[in-house]
Amino acid sequence: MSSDRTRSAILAAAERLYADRGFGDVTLRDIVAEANVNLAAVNYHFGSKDELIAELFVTRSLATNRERLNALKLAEEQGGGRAPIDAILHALVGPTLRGCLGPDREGSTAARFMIRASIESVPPIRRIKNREVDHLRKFIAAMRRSLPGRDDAELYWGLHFALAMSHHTIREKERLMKLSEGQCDLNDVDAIVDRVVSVSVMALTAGQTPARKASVRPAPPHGRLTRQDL
Amino acid sequence: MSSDRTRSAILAAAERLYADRGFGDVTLRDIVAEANVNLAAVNYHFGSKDELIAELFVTRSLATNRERLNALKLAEEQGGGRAPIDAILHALVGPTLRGCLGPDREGSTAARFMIRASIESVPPIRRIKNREVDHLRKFIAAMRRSLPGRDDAELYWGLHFALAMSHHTIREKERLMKLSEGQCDLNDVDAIVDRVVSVSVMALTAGQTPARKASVRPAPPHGRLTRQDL
DNA sequence: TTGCAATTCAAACAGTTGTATGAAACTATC
DNA sequence: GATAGTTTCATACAACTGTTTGAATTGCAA
Repeated sequence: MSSDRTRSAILAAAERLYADRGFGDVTLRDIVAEANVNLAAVNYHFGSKDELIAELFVTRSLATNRERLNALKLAEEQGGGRAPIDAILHALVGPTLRGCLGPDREGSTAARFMIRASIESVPPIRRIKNREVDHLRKFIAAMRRSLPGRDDAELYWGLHFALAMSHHTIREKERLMKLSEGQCDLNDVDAIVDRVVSVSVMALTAGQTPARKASVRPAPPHGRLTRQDL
Repeated sequence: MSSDRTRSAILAAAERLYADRGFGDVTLRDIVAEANVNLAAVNYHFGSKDELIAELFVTRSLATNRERLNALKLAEEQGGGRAPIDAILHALVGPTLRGCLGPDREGSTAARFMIRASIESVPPIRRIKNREVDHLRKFIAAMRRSLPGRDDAELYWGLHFALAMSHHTIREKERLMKLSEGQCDLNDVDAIVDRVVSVSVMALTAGQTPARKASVRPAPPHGRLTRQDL
């Protein structure tokens, strides 16, 4: 069908333009010009501008969520149903950070689009993000299995802070580079992931006795950086 | 002058409407209707819509920055020119968190406006935020004095994460409450500040030997919560 | 009171936006 | 090759936006 060509041309052009210039000042006319299609094609294929944006965002975030859950599942299988806390946090923040940062991703339209979506927060995207709670609950459940002694509130705060650090790093990437005058290496994504995870683990395990801590979080797997390695 | 009455009526109405409904769907006509003034008054008194928004935001964030610097100065004076790291972080995140969260602030227009400004990120506000770097450098300098052994990059990351946690808590307050089903107490602002500070301190002092750690951060002042207290 | 400046006002302007329309072009099936 | 269904197209629409204009009004000083 020729219809698919138009549809995907619109999607590609829209993602590119939104990534470059933000949602605020990209109009449907900009998009159809970039895609070399007719203005009416957007409403024909997507119904409305908001539904176009929603489709773009859903596609990308479904991919991230899938990646997250796969990593979580793998970690739990390896741990016999009880994944180490740092592996859980890795599964949570790794895909997002790897998707949005890193030198090779500099030219990636998808990555820059997701950064925009994280910064600007336009209505159709906000609506989708609000449904993300169920997804996060799966990580809370895994954390509960991993740290059975902790209060639930502590787990929520730990997950909250992990997301805070990763999202804020994506969102304020430029400012951190400017502030630190290049001393913070924003290209070494693995190091950033490890850093976020290790701080989150500290937040989650603070106040536990070392003995208990050791029993709950037996050993750092996959050679990930932990507090002792810093 | 009657001109001041109009000016401040516009400011008050704008802040209220932006706080309630966001920048996205509040027009100048909404504002002048709420303020009971003529449409042209906005451009007469402020020049443009963006300058109105900028004035609102500058006023509020200048107040926060003043509060921050006062707290920092006080902490450094008390420490003889070298403030304890947790006092520095308190000075950094305390004013923002106290300004935007808390039960008594629920009805505060200013607080809700600043939350909006944190969530939506509209051009005039973004421009102002980008000039905030100089302000943050003062905190980096204080942190360098407080933790003379640490790499600068570590200090930048620590400050970055502290801001990440406080801003994300403000921004995602509702979602955290929904996710945790009320188990995270978003009304106890002091506890939140302490929590953010203590995690930031852990991030900044991780990897240091306990001996060194103790010498650098001698004692928890003002009865603030530290890691051991959690 | 007179005069002058500052302020307010109703009205219009100029531009942009997302969406709808109905005819035209295309595609595939019979 | 006629037909039915899908897709494209140029164009118009209707609404809304921030801003400007020029006259009316107000407040204050001389």
